[in-house]
Amino acid sequence: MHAMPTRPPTQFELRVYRATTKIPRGRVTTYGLLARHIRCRSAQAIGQALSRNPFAPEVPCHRVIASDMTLGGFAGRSGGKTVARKNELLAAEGVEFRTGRLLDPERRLYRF
DNA sequence: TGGTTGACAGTCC
DNA sequence: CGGACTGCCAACC
Repeated sequence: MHAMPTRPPTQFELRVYRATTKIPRGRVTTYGLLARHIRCRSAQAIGQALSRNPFAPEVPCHRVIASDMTLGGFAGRSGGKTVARKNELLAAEGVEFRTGRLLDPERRLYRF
């Protein structure tokens, strides 16, 4: 494994990470809601920043899911084993998914 | 359900 | 600097 030379987080990424730390344990928010909170019009840009989160899981990017209540991506990918890991981290906080969807969104969704 | 279109940060010419 | 391209997305057909 060759560790590619990395890059320090940009100001934008730090803003995203700071907002992410505000999500309480046991709750989740969406890429879009997080974007709105920091006044960014691109939810995808949020996903990009989180995909490079060097502070996971201290900066709990696993608590950010898609607007359709599916898991979204994790660790730089959109599917497979990495997403299973995201699911685990959430399950450990009591956040559960059935058939790919968040259970009890009314209680679990954090709206800032 | 699925395709299209909008938005935008970061990367690489 | 400019433009093309990609990406843990999302609103709207």
